[in-house]
Amino acid sequence: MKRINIADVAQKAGVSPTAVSFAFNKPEQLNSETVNRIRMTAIEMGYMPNPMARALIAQRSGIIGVMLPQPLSTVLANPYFHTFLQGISSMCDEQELSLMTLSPMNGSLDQAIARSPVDGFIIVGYNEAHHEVSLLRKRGIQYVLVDGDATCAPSVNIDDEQGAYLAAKYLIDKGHRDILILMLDTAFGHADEELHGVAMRRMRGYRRAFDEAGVVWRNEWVLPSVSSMIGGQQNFDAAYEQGLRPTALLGAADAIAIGAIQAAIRRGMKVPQDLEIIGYDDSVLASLVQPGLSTVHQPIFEKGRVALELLIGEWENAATRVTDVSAKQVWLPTHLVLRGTTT
Amino acid sequence: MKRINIADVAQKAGVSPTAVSFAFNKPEQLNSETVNRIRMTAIEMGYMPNPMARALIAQRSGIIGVMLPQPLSTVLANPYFHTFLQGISSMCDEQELSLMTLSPMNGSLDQAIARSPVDGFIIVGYNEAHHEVSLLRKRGIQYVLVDGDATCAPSVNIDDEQGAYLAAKYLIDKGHRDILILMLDTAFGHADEELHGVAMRRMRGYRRAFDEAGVVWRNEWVLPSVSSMIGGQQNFDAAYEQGLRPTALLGAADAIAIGAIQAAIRRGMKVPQDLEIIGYDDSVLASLVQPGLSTVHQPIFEKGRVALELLIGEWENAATRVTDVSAKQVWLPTHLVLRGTTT
DNA sequence: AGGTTTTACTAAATAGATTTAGTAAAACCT
DNA sequence: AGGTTTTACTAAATCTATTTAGTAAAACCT
Repeated sequence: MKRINIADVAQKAGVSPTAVSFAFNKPEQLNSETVNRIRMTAIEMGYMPNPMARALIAQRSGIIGVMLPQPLSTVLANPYFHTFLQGISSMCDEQELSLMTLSPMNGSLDQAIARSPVDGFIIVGYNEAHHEVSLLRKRGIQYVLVDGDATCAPSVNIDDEQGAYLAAKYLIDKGHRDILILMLDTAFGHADEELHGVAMRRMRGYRRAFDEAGVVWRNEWVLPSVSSMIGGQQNFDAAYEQGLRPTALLGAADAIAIGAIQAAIRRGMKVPQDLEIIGYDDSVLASLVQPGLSTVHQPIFEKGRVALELLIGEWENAATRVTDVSAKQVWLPTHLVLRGTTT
Repeated sequence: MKRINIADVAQKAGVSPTAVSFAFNKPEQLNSETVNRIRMTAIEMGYMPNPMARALIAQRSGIIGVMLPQPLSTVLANPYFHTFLQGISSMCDEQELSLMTLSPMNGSLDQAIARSPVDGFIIVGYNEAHHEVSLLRKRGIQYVLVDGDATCAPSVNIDDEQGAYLAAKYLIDKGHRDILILMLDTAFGHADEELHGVAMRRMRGYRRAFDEAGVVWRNEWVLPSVSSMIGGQQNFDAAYEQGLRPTALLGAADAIAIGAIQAAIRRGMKVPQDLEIIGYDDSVLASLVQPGLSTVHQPIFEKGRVALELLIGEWENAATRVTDVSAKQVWLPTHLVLRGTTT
C-alpha cells in the first residue's frame, strides 16, 4: 500500500538513512559488504527514491516543459509538431531528461505553468512580449523561444521570409498570377501584431516576391487558416465558393496545403496541371501524399534538438554565473523542395 | 537570477513564512489587510510556490504519466494515439492535472519511471505481466492498463475480438476468399505471447470469422506490420511481390490500412472495385482519406477519459482505504463503420 | 604505548513549502 | 476587575532524500 521510503529501507537493513543514500550515490563511503546488503534490501522492498524529494534538494527535476501555442488536438494533428517533438525527445533521451507538454485548453495556462515542476521551458510560437513569457522571465525561470522573436532569452527560428519568398517567386516566375494564399490564422485578428513573428515573416516573404515581380497583391486572395488539413480543405472550399479560381496555391503550412489538395481534387481539379501547390515546413506527410507536396524545407527535427541544447546551455550559464550579455539567436536555413505538386 | 521563495516574500512583507502560505491557502486565518499586503508583495516579487516542495508535502504532484508502447516517432505518427491522448488531456484539463508521456527509446524505461514524479500511470499496450508493470505494482505506484490484460489493477479495453470478427465476416460474406491480413506486429515474434492481448484478440476475431464460414486460414496471408502508414505500404508491397493477389484486405489498424490503400492505388488497383479494405480503430484519418476508410469503430477519445477516471478512482480508493477486492475492468463496445473502401 | 590516520558509519542541516500546535494581545463578558 | 474567548499571528514539525560535519573504532606509525 504505502510507498516505502529511505527510512524503511534503513531500518530493515539496520543502518541509518544516510547509509542507504550512500549505498546508491556514494558507495565508496561504505564497506562494500554493507553496500550490497543495503542494495539487496532496497530491491527486495521495491524501494525507489522519491523523485519530488530528490528534485527539491537537487534544485532540478529533470523535466523540461514544452509550451505549445495551440490545444493538443490541433498540435497532434500537425505533423510539424510530430517531428519537432521527436527532435526534443531524442535529445531528452540522451540527456536523461523527461518531457512535459503544456497546451492552452480550457484551464488557465498560468496555473498550469505554476503547477509544473520543470527545469525550464521550450516555448513554441509565442513572442517574448507575450504575457505568459514575460511572467516566466519575471519569475527567473529559464526558457528558450522557438518560432518567436526574442532578445532576453535564446531562440531558434528559421529563415521564414526567405523560404516564403522562394516559394512565391517560383510560382510567379512560372507565370501564375491568380495565386491563392492560405496563411496561418495567427497572422490575423490580433491587436498586437508583433505577437506572431512566424506568420508575419512568411507573409512578408510572399509579399516581397509579389512586389519584386510587380504582381498585384490582393487581400481577398489571402485567407487565414488553422494549421490543419481540415483548415486547408475548408478554406480552399470557401475561396472557391467566393468565386476565386486560382491556378496556383501557397499554403503557409504543409497540413494546410495537403487539405487544399484534397479539396481541389474533390472539385475535379488536377494537381499540378490545373493547380500548382507549394506548402511550407516539409513535414513527413509532404513526401507521403500523392502527388508528393512541393514545399519549403526547414530542419524541424534539428530545430527541436537545438532548442533543448540552448536550454541546457542556459543552465550551464546560470551555474557558472556567466552573464551572457546577448542571448544566442539561432537562425536555421530554409530551401525549396520540388515534388509532384509543381510542374 | 535566484528564484525567490516563501521566506523572501515573508521578509519583505515583514511577516512569517507561515503567514505568506496562509495568505494564499487559508486567507481567513489572517487580517484581510495583511492578506492583501502579502499578496501584493508576492506578485511584485514574482513569487510562485515551488512545485516540488509543494508536491513533496502534499504527497502528490498533479502529474500523471502515460506509458506508451512504442517510441514517440511511431506513436505520433499514429492518429489513434492523437485521439487517445486528447481524451486523457481533456480530462486532465478538467481535473487540473498535467500530462507526461514516457516512451521506450534508447534510454532505459525503468530509469525514466524512477525519475518521474507522477501520481500514477496510464499504461498503454502492455499486459500486467510485463516487467515494467510488475515493477510499478511492487513499488505501490498506482496504474491503469489500457489495451492490456489486467487483474490486479483497473483496465480499459475494447471488444477487439468482436470488432475483428465483424470486419472479417463482412468481407467473407461478400464472397472474398483471398483476404490479405496486415496484423499488428506485436502479435508476432515474442516468446511470451500472452504479452500482446490486443493483437491476439483481433487475430482471434478474424480467425473465428474464417473458421465459422469454413474459409481456409493461410498463415502466409497474415503479415506483421508496424502500426503506421509506412508499415502498411511496405507490407502490401511485400505481399504483392510474394505473388499474393488479394481481393480484400483487413488492416489491424487504420494507419496500416491507409498505407495499404496508397500502395494498392500506386500499383494501379482500384479501391474498392479491385480491393475491398476494412481497417481498425476509426481514427480521424479514416473519414478524411479518399475514399473514406471502412473500419471498426472504437471510442478512442472516451477510452482516454475513462482511463484517467479509473486512475482517479484508484486514488480515492487509496485515500478512503477501501480495498477493492476486484479491480474494475472496463470493456468498451466496437462496431463496423462502412465508408468508401467497401462496396 | 601514545599519537595520527583511515575506515565506516551517523546526527543534523538542508531544500521550500504546508500544517499543527501554540502564544501574545485584544476584545468580550458578567 | 478578573476571567474567557477571539483575533492574528509565529514556532516548530512534517514531507523525503542528500550532504556536510562529526564521531567512534580500527589500523597504522615510530
